[in-house]
Amino acid sequence: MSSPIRRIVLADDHEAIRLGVRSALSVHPDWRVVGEASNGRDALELIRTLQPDIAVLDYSLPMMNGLELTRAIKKEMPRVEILIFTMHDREDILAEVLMAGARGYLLKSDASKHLISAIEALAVKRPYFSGNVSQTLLDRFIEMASRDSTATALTPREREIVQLIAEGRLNKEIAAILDLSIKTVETHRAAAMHKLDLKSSADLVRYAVRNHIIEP
Amino acid sequence: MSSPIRRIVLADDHEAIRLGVRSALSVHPDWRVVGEASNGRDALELIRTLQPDIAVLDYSLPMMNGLELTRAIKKEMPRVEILIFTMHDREDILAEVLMAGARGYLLKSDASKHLISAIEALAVKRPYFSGNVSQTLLDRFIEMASRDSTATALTPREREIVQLIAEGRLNKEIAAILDLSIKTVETHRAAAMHKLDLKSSADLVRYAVRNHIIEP
DNA sequence: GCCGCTCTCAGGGAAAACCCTGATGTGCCA
DNA sequence: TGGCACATCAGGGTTTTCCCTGAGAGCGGC
Repeated sequence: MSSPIRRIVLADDHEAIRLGVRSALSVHPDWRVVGEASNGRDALELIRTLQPDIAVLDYSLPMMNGLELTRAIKKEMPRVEILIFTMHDREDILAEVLMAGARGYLLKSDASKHLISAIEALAVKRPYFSGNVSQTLLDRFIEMASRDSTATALTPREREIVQLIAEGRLNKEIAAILDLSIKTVETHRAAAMHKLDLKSSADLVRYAVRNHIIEP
Repeated sequence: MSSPIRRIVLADDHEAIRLGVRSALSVHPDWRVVGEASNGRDALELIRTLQPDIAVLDYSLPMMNGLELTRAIKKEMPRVEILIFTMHDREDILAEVLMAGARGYLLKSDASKHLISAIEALAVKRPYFSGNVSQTLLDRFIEMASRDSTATALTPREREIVQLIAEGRLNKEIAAILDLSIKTVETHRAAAMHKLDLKSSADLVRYAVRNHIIEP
């Protein structure tokens, strides 16, 4: 009983992580790590060129994060199976990436124990989740998240303004940067804070940090 | 020309990283990874027991971070050479760990290229720094950092108030919580922001997150 | 005992954020 | 073609922050 060759691309900004994954995967005779990238943009290019079976993507990639990258890959090449490899054990991220089309979610802390199982699952088009994240949770998440995704999601303009606020800009500065009236900036700010149920600008900054809109 | 055996302990909360480091070190015949820990407390215990020549420590360890761990190790066992292994390319962290007694500072992104050189350097009691961090910088940092370590450090009261601000409290609320006048709160806030050269409360929140005064 | 640091508080004014309502234009899509 | 989400802007008022100076009390070190 022989399994077909699986071609794998890795994307992670830390060499040490790629080294670890590569060495863990080397135990399997039919798996080939055919390419590595350290940022999302390169990863997309590489995947276009190599057309691998499986892509193992860090969530927090530079240039283009794992989420955006997943969307881009699934849009162009739905055949490619995606395993998100992250240190964040977070439901919001999980929901996002699953809705974007990833079929696996592996915590870095579980890597050496479950990386092999995760790749095996993806190779036969089955989902795989780290630890306590089960299939039933998956269904609930997708349902929940799609139900109120528009309710909680910021519009692009709101997101842009949230970012500038979190970077410490004044409404006046933001108005100048985006060539808007201060009143407009205030409106977007208020709308965003209301949507997200944030009570202070400090809350807003922490939200921006948590959701990788800015770096702390 | 034979070099003596070097006994090494690794501490990192990610298995994937430990795996990577271990495999990178395995190329050297005289190096033995004699122990691994995934948190600071276990690491200290392990180092007490094993008395290795070199400890490779992640900066962001659970239980006891790389900085505290370095201080503890150097206090009890100054003979143990310490390499801080981190993904943060940050001067403040560098200064802290060097003052605590670490002799090496290696970025995870440089791991596969320079890990060997770093261990070699530490084995002969020479400092090692990733990338652009040189010996001259080291001297400047230690001098600088020790010169104005009290100047940039917040007083306990200032720190307490910074925390409350970063948690999204209004001056009025803080005054109520700490049973102070609003004016006093304003004074501490202004003093802290001036000391840290922060220009907006958003900067202050990001500072608090970066320095683990609050969680994002 | 004096010096320096910390913590406390105040006045007063300028600037900014916050909060509310209301309104217009644009583009999408059922 | 009417509804709907989105983006834009305004008036007008309240609250809060920001910024400055000044000052007294306590406390530990030299």
